[in-house]
Amino acid sequence: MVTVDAMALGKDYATQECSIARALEIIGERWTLLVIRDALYGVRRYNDFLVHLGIPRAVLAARLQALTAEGILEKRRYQQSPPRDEYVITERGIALWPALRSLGLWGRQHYTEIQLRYFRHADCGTELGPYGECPACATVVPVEDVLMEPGPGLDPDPADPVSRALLVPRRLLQPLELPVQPGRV
Amino acid sequence: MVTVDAMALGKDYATQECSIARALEIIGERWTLLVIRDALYGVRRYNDFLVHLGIPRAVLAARLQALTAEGILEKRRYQQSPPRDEYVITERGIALWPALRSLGLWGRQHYTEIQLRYFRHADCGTELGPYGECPACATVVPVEDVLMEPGPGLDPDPADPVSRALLVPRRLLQPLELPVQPGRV
DNA sequence: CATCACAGGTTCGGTCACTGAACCAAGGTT
DNA sequence: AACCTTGGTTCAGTGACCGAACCTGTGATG
Repeated sequence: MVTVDAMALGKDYATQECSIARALEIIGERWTLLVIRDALYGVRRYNDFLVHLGIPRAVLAARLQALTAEGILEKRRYQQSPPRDEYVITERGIALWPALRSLGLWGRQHYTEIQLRYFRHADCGTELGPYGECPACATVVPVEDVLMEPGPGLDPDPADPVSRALLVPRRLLQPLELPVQPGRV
Repeated sequence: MVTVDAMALGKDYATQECSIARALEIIGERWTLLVIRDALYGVRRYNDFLVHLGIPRAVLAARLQALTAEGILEKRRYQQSPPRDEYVITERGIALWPALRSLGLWGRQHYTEIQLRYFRHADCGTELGPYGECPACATVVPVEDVLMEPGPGLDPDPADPVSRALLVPRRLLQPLELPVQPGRV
């Protein structure tokens, strides 16, 4: 049992008067930003986060609860029987897209040889600029209009079903619908 | 003694094919982004990082070494006798400015009531837009032309000398020159 | 009805990173 | 000689993270 207090504290940077430090208190723990990334990609279910991230179950449960408490994810019942909840990213979480985009771009430019994913403006197909803008349309592209496509650096035949589902070009935020397991009718 | 191997591994997200995950393996550990933030603010010396961050000495030493190994900071001798080194941010580290800017903006909009710092285009005084651009000049402002000013939310009389020095409006990257200790001539 | 599968957790022991305090060392100053 | 400054290292204690096992509620299967 984790108390609300222990949750609220987390790892704080008490002496820092800085909005970066405030942000890091919320999303700076291990795995947290990857959970948010997956949520932007359309992942919503506990088990999908689990297999896609390879995160320990207890840590995932703690992160989902903390992010829900912070209003970054929203827990929502999507079926009554059996009762099942999904975690949907909120406006506050979506607002982290530019930061994730910047981080990813930095990682690619400095540490990734081959392009792993393309992010395009769904309306015109143009690849996004460094700030998430469309160079052709000269506008900031809303997150739901960002089209994610696999790049040449991505494993074309990954083991887990979530990675496979993310190989199909798709818009951000679009809920991930996993194909029904083989063996079922 | 920390081996180079243990350093290189750190906490990795082995299963993730993602440039965000690659980035987080480098800069995702506790304190790391705040060290880089301070380096962008012009902090260069071990002791200045120490007092400004309130970070344990061992952790600071490990972070400085890791960031130097990653080419984000550069260790440079600034005086021969006694031998003293400073840690200067490199191009690779400066390239993290947009990501830090985005994170800070998110933190301010969602968790900070009052503005703590202003970032302006030094040439014209206009406050930067969300992507580090100058709305007036319609250009992306180079980091060295960003002017940092204290906002109303900042403690006007902080205890540590580094925070005091950062209260003066100053450009990013400009080396922090601490006033000589009182009692010296 | 008993059993199994599945989603979504909780529990637990071991390990590893972070923490704060103490200690150390090279050089300079008084 | 004693002390100060800078930049560390060492060490014991704590807390976060880890993987594996277990649990629970519900529906499906035989």
